[in-house]
Amino acid sequence: MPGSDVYRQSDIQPKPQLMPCFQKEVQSYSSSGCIDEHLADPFKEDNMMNSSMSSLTSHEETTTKADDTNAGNGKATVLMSDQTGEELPSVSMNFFDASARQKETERFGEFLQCLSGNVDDHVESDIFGGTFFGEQHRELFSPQNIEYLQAAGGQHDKLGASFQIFPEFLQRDEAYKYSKESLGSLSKESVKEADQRHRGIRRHLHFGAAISCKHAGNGTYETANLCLPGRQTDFESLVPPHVETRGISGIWQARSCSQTATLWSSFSPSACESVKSAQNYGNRAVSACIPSGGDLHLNSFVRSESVGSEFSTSKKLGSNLHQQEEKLMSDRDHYLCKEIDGNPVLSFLGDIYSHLGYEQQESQAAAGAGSSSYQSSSIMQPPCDSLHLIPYEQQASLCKGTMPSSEYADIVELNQMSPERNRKKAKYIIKSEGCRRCNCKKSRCLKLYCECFAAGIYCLDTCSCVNCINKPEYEDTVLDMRQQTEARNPLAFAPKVINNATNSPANMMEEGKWMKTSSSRHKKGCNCKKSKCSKKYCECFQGGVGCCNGCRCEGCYNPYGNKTDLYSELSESLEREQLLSLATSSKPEISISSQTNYRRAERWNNPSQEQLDTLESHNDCIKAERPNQFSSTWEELADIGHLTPPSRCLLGAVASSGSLNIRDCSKKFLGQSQQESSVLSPSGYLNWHHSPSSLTPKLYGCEALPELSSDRFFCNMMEDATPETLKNTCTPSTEGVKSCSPNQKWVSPPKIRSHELRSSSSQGLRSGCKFILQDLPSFPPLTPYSKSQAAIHQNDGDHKGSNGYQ
DNA sequence: GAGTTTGAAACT
DNA sequence: CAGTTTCAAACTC
Repeated sequence: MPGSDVYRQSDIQPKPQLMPCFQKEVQSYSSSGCIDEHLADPFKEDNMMNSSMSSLTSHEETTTKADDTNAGNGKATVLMSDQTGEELPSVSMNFFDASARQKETERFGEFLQCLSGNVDDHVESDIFGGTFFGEQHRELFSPQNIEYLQAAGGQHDKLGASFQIFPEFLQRDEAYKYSKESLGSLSKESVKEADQRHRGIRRHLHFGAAISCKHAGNGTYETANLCLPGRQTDFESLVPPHVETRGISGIWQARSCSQTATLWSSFSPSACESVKSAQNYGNRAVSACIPSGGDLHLNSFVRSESVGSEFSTSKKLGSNLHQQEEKLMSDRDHYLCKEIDGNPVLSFLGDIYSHLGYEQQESQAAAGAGSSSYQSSSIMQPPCDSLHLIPYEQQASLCKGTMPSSEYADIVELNQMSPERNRKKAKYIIKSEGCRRCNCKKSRCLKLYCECFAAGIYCLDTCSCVNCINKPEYEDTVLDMRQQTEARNPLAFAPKVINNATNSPANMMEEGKWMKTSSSRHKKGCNCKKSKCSKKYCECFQGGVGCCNGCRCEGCYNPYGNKTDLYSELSESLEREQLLSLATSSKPEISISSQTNYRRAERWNNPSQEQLDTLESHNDCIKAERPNQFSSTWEELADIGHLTPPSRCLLGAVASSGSLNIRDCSKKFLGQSQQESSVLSPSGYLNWHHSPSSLTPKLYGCEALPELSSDRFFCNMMEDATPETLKNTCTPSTEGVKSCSPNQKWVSPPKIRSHELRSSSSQGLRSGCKFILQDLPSFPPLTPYSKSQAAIHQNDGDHKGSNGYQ
């Protein structure tokens, strides 16, 4: 089966993952996608990059090298590229010597402490690595370090092994310290070169994430190896080798795009702790990757796994290595749901695991609820607090509908962890809010009609679908159809409900419940005509969010919030502004949010009437725009601004523009901010780092950015970030509108070139304009398979006759 | 459980 | 891009 061999490369190996060096892996990974962007400049020989890349190399090669080394006896050796060939003292660490471990642990603790306390304000906005080290820690990448690492590579033939027991940064730290002892002064030339390499390293720090994406794009699974210390390779073992591609491919691939630490953290208290730890260690880049979306899309969910692994890595490395083994077991208990037939399974992989080839029937049946949990909670239903685990037997009863939903709404903590819990063959599966599965008759579960397909999961035997193709055995076909679907709509697999990032993940977690925020909105808006948005026909209602002006619904009575309320709010808001303006007609002291309106009004001879007109025109423009709203997929993104109710200042802007479409205004604004602050996720998907205070202050060094309500936030955005641009350009002129069209430069398709955005990311840091499109999916990378088309054709032939599938 | 309603998705 | 058709979930009886 395609992909199997690839996945095999990261087969679980209980021994420390060895890291082959010296390959010029860069090129091999730079054929496409985000990796390219990280290798855009000439420092491709970056040792660290090679190190990182090497972690992704084939297992065979790794094994071969491992065989040649002393890694097996617990002594790991730092190896770098063999560029110099000079004789240099070997760098080795005996990780299994107690005193040595203690020493290393202490040093590492200091290192981490240093990181956490001194990350400077020059943190880059790049995902992951770029933000990990502040300027003050560049010493870690000192020329000596780099030079040494470079030189040390010459020893590879003798040392013959590499280590990955510590994460990359620790390797650097170690190497640096060793280098300080081993090396004397260096020539300026070396320093200069090393500085360039430093840059390469920094880029490499992004690379970890980028690689994930890249490999996801290749449909490979090496990510499991990425940057994990040796013990962390245990994570790999959480998915048994036999998993192969049976049923997990698309989902599993998606996990690689490590963007959503939040999701990870939301699933496991320990993971939360890990996140905190990682952040405390200075990894503010983590924040950059943390969406605050309340919707659990499996793509994001799974995607976060690797992040979690890295977090856990940091966390664990911060602990005493003496206790590492125990701690690993302890931590692992957090991450593991249970063993299934002796195979440990990450709690969040339950659904994936459900598709395992062996005992598939049982697993799938068990996972039915888990999958539907994902469906119901991540797509439309209030998301499950986490993918909690319940015993298989109970799940079975759930799937049979014999258990009241209220019962499985809570975490089932049965069979509390016994000392041998990891050895027991208790069959735990993901808890679910229900076991609803699809019931497709004609779509063969290969279209978005199918909830399973839309959710990015395979159908299970618990589904009632007919002629289902959405099964692991039709993996290629499924992937192909996913590709087609994504081609039609890149957001097809995105969560339908998007949370405004105003609410930090922590804020959204309340007693383990994933809270939807008041600013959550349907990504596209509904189009209800008869249901009045008060039935589950309405996706907004179903998603538990209010309708916004992005919706084209009629007679909206969405109990979660309807457009009528929105317009009322706007009107009231404007009226308040009017009153305020009139009351302070000379030199009023008005709120910041009112200043724009006031400035506008000040120029008007008859401000009251003008503003009234403005309101009318505003409402007209909203009405007028409805039919076309969200007409294009990426326009949906552009309209995220609508997820936040337009505010007073927006009205002010509108007022200034006369007939300017409010949507265009927000687009313009977003366009501006997007240009400034968009950051590309490592996956190449766009992360809208318009995230407000929840994440940005830490990430971007924006001190004390106040927590803003959504409308206030939007208002402030209008005031603070774009006034000049917006005020000056937000005119009815076609040109102005065009310039901010989402179809123009600031809205890019998902696979945008990262460096283009990254180069301007620093500006974005200053913009303070933050929105996050939550959980942009890194859905299965949709690697084209030649077989796929043939498969689907074959399937067509197989099924057309029977069901007349179109 | 069958039939109807509904609106999203897909198609033209 | 708008109109139409298809589809499956939601709903009703």
